Amino acid sequence: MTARARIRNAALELFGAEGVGRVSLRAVAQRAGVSHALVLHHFGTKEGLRQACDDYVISLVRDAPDADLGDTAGLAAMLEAGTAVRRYLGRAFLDGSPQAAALFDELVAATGRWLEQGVREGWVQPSDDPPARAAMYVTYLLAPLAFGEHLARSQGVPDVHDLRTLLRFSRAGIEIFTRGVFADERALEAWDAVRDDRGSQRGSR
Amino acid sequence: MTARARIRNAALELFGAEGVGRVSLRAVAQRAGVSHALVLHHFGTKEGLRQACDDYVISLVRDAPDADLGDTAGLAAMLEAGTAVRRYLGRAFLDGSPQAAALFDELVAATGRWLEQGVREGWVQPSDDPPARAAMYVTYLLAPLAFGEHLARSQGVPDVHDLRTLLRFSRAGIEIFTRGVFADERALEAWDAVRDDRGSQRGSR
DNA sequence: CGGCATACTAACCATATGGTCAGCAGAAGG
DNA sequence: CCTTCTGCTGACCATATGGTTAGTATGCCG
Repeated sequence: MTARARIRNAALELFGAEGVGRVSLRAVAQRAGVSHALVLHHFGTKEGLRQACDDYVISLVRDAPDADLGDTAGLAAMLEAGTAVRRYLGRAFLDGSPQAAALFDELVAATGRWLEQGVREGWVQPSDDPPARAAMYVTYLLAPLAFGEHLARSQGVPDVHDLRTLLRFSRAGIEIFTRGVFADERALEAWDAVRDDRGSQRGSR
Repeated sequence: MTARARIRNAALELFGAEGVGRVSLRAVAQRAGVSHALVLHHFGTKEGLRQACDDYVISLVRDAPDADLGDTAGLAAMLEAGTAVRRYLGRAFLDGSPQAAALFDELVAATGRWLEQGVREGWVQPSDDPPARAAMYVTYLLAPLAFGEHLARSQGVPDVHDLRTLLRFSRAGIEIFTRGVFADERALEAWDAVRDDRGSQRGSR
C-alpha cells in the first residue's frame, strides 16, 4: 500500500476513534510508520488531511457496488463498513462537513424516490408527509453509526462488530419498520392533540 | 449566575459545537468572561471540566420533570433541550463517555419496561426480540440528536430549532412507529432468507 | 478588629503542536 | 555517468495549550 494511503487510513482510524481535534499529525504519522513531515508533504495541512478522509470515506459509500437493492445500496454499504469508517462517518455527520451534508441529502433524495415507488407499487405505506418521512427514515437507518457502541453494550454484547449482533439489531429495525411499534393510532392522535393545542411543547415520542 | 456556572455553560456550548479537542480552556474562559486560570481553579483540569459538563447535561435529562408520559419523559426532555445541549449530548454518545453509556442503558431499560407494559395492555405491537427492539427504539428516538442539523437542512428549513420543523419531524417519526414503513412482510422475509443463507453479508435496510 | 477561607488574576513554565525548510536516497531518463 | 524529479526525513520555529504558582481582592466568622 502506498504511504499516502497508509497515512489516510491511519488518520481515518484515529480521527474516527478520538475526534480530529484530539489527534495530532504526529500520532497519525507514527501509526502510518512515517515522519510527520510526510503527512504535511502529502496533504498540505491538517485540514487537508481531514478533507481527504472525508472524500475517501464518502466515496466508499457513494460508489457502493451492486445497486440491486435499489438506490439505497449506499446505506447498506455504510452500515457494513468497518468500525473505523463507521465512527468516522458518525463524526462527519455530527461535525456537519459539507461532504457529509451533500451525502445525507443524496441519501434522502434517493430514499424518497424509492419509498415513492414502493407506495405506487403497494409495498410501502403511504405517508402524510413523504419528504419528512424519507428524511426521518434515513436518519433512523443512520442512527447505528452514532450509537452502535451503546446498542451493543446495552445488550451485553462485547464486540460491536460481531456479525450476529449486527444481524440481530437490523432484524429488530426491520421489524419496527414492518409492523410498527404502536398497535393503535393513539400516539398519532395524541400528537395531533398537542398540535391543535397551539403546538405547545412536547411533540415528541 | 455564578462564574462557575457561566464557565460550565460556555464549555457546554463550545464543546458541543466544536468538539472537546478543538476547544481550548482559554476559549472557554473568554466566552465566560473570566481568566483561563479560573477555569482550572474550579474544575482542576480540562478533563474535569468535561466531566462536569457530562454530569450537568445528563442530570438535565435524568431528572426531567413530569414523568406523566411514562418512564420515557427523559427522552422528551432530551429532544426539547437547547441546541448546545443537544449537540453536546450527541458528541457525548459518540465519544462513549461512561455517563452517557449509563444514561443510554437506563433509557433502554425504562423504555423496555414501558414497551412491555404496552404489549400487555395491547397498545404496543409484540416483538420477536423485545430487548433488541427497545434498544433500537431508543436509538431511533435519539437519532435526531446526531442528525438534527441534516434533517432540517434536507428539508430546506434554515433553523434547526424552529418549533414547526421539530413538530413536523416528530410527527413523521410517530407515523413510522404507528403505521410502519412497509406494507407487507417482504422485508422481514428477505432478512430471514439472508439469515438462513448462513448469514452472509447484507442483513440491513 | 484580626484571621481566614474563598474567588479570582497575572505571570510564568514545559510541552506539544501545526507548519516550514534544506537536504538526502534512489529510481527514471537522457 | 550525470541530471532531475519524487518520496521522504531530521532539525527547526513560532505559537498555543494545559497546568502551576504567587499574590490580590473580598467577604465571612470569631
